[in-house]
Amino acid sequence: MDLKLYDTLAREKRTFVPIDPAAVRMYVCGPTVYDFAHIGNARPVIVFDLLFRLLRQLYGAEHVRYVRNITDVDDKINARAAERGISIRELTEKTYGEFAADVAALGCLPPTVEPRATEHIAEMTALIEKLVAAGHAYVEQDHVLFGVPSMTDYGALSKRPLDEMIAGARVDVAPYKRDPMDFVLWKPAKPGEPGWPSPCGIAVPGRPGWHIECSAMSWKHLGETFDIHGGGIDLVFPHHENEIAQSRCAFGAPAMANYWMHNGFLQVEGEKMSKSLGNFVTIRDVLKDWPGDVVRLNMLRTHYRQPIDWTVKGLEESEKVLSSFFDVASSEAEPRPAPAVLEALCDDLNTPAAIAAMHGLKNAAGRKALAGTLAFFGFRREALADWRTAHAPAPPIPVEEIERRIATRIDARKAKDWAESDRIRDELAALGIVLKDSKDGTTWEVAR
RNA sequence: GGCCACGUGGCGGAGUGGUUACGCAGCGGUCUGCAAAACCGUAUACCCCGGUUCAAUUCCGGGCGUGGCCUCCA
Repeated sequence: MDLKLYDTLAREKRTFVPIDPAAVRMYVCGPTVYDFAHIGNARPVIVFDLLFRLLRQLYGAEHVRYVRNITDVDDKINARAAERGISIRELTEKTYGEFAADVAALGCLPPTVEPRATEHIAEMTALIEKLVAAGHAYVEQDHVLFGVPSMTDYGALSKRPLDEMIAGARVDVAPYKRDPMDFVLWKPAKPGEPGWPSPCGIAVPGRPGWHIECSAMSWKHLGETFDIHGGGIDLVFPHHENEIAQSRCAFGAPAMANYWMHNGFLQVEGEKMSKSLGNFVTIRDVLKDWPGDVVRLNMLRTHYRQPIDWTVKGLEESEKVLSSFFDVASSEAEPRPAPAVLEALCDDLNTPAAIAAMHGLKNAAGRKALAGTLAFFGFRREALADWRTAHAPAPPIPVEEIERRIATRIDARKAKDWAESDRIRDELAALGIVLKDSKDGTTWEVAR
């Protein structure tokens, strides 16, 4: 079955052909570890986890290499560490641990490699030396800058013609830039900032610019050209554009990655998420109220390139849908997802269509296929059940009292005293306890 | 201001140049002492204005609305 992926560079869906089917390679921009990740950060993590799973299904688990970096050198990190009076390393390690736990709760597999920027300084400086040697970068006032005009087709990914950008540049241009569009590859470390020996004969210690780390780490772990590069749509410009410039110019390669994939943005209850609006939602906040698998399904109910509005109503619906799946899925699962689901996912990761196909499996004939599909998606029955147990609301009166009243009601029903039976049921309902009569007896649960 | 997306039934959300998406809610039914749950069935849609076409929600142009980028934010 052909896999089709929407390529931002080509602006169309293209049939996926890996460079080497025995070693499919994907790079996704990961978190800057200075604070809890928010729900918007969770979108690419979940989306590309699903793509990772799909690629493993199509090419074999041992034939897919997924790299997601950890940015542990950054202005925000420095500022936060100083603010809390802890070391940078302490902050980044703690934050990474929190991120890893959040992501695991969302049902995501660990990537094959999670490289840290600070452990790839040597690759970065090597890349910078290459760029200077090739005439694509220059040294000025202890900075190394990438000379954008040296790359004739700069701007292809974001479809920004060079001349228009220069005309539109309104910000103050740093004095060490030869061209307003030039961007920093390396800069001197200020006192108190982390620094490393600089490249290109610069005497003072320095630190990398933002974009160079991804070029360095993808090179180290995936090679000069690889298959898929992913991230949020907001990274198209300038981050990915600059990554392309660095990598292609350093290696003289026609492409950095053959497929560029970008997930759409997320809003919260119809509004842009921001700290000033007070609707800034961390993954951790959401996991307090909802099982990770519900959060995962809620994210996947919308196609990854569409904007998504994150709402409580949506989460409620997702919980109902996921529960309905597990209610009918058999405990014995097929080892692979259902063909109709796979077909939907192969069409540029069409998760809404895949979920629709899963609804079609909610019958006796589809129970094993549904179980296999849920497992493929990363949904875990036990995780959902465990969360429910841990978060079950406590009944307002003792369990023995509830059971005593139910016993009384059963006697009343045996005597066909419906008035008394309904009175007891109504009383419990008023306390938030819902009764269900079946042939096997009466069960109860606390309404959410 | 420049560039780029998106606008589908009460809600969420796919897709398509002419024929059912799917789900949630609602409604009707089966079951039940009556309910709940479960199961079966079911109405409602394609932002506005032009154009292309035998035919447009689907293609093209314009408008309006929402969002993103252009300021190291997924």
